[in-house]
Amino acid sequence: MPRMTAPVRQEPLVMQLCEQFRGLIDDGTWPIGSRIPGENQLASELGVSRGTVREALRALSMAGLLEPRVGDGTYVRARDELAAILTRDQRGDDLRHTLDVRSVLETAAAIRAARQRTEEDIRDLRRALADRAAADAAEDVDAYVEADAAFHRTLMRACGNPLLLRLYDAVNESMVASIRRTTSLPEDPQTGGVHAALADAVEAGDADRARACAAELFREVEFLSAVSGEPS
Amino acid sequence: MPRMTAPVRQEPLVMQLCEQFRGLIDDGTWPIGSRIPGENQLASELGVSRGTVREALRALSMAGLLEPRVGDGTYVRARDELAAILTRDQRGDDLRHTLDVRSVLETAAAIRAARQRTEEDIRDLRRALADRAAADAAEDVDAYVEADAAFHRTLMRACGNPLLLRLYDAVNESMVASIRRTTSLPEDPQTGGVHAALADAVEAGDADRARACAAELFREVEFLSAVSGEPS
DNA sequence: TCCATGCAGATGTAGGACATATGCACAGCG
DNA sequence: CGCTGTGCATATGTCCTACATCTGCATGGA
Repeated sequence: MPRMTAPVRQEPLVMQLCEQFRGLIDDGTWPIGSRIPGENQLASELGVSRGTVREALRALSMAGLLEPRVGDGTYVRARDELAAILTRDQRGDDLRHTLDVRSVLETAAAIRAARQRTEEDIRDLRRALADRAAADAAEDVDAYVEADAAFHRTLMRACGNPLLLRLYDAVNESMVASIRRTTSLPEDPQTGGVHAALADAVEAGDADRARACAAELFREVEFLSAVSGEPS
Repeated sequence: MPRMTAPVRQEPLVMQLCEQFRGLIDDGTWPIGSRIPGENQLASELGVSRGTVREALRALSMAGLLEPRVGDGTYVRARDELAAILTRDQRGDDLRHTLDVRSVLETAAAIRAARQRTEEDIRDLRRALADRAAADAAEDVDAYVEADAAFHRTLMRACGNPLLLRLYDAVNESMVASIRRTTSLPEDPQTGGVHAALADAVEAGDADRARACAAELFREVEFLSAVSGEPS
């Protein structure tokens, strides 16, 4: 026996392409909303047939990450698979349910973050809080929404459960549009205070107070949503 | 202008095929583990080209619902997309995180179920509880696991938030294997009591007690998991 | 300035061909 | 009789070509 050939079970080309494309979407090389190169171009550049490229692109399209438009091209639609699925299956009055789930996840994260946050978590939390206040003062809606999202996501990261963070990202992304639409500045003065109190509770390791703050935060949000979003 | 042709924007064939195949998987026509008809057969029966069928099958494969095997055929792997994604991305020590998320979702559901359960929910809950006890008494592990799952799922359904139920199903299915593996009968006598107490609290509309029962339930589960699953 | 037209290029679909891997039946051997 | 190796039928994987259909955009005319 001269030499054993590699017994490796190499993944099909289509799967490799999928991974590669997914990576390009995830690292921002193909930003959300942008048009990716055409199928023929991708095929010739990658040295594979158009059919293979199409299968990979179709898979990502069905997953909700891409959106092909006949006669135009293929565009990037989302970065996270879970979010894409939730967005696609979203029905009419789901916004309240989505918000409810978000509050569940974030309240749970607040408790866990208070118990095991690191110094780095605290620092990130403080910075996001400062950015948030600055954007509020400047009445910069985009910056405010971004800083607010960063604050909440930092909290989710600090809870130490990656699955919880993943679900939160998915749920959150599926309602990001309505968040931006319903945001108006300046914010209720009390809201900023509750955010700060939540950060304090997490820093102090006070799980009960962290939970109470998170619940209070969402009681306000729910109230605002009920007032502005219920035409009946 | 004699007559306007239909201005409908009909979905691409591939998407239609995907929906159809997904339906066949979902309604059990293509059971989990079974081998579906070959690409050529599907193509000729459906009157489309093999490439089109392949794109649809590939999309479902990437979604985790199907698993193609070269030289053999294509097999059904899972029924739910979310579960497939979570299962696929699952890393080593995620079981604890998964269990943690499950407890979060179920505790939240217990609170909401206590507030707005219907008479039908109560009846289903009682029936699942009885099945559970009967299976425990008969030491029938399969029936016990099934009845226990039915009890918890009924609780999730009673909470009135379909998104919460959906996430629960996904998270739960991704750990169903380890559940069956670690289950042994007869159960801890206290566990059955807590289940009954949870049903009582929900029926009485006592959200606080329902939350406490759910938390207690998962404290036990977590303890058992920590004892049996931590070799270090 | 505005609109209709036509073109170039994109995705959608069809059909064929060959490569490669697997399951299984069958024949050959111990 | 049992085991094993071989070969065939068939499955998916990949490539190729061709054409249909749709869209964005430039171009040119009212």
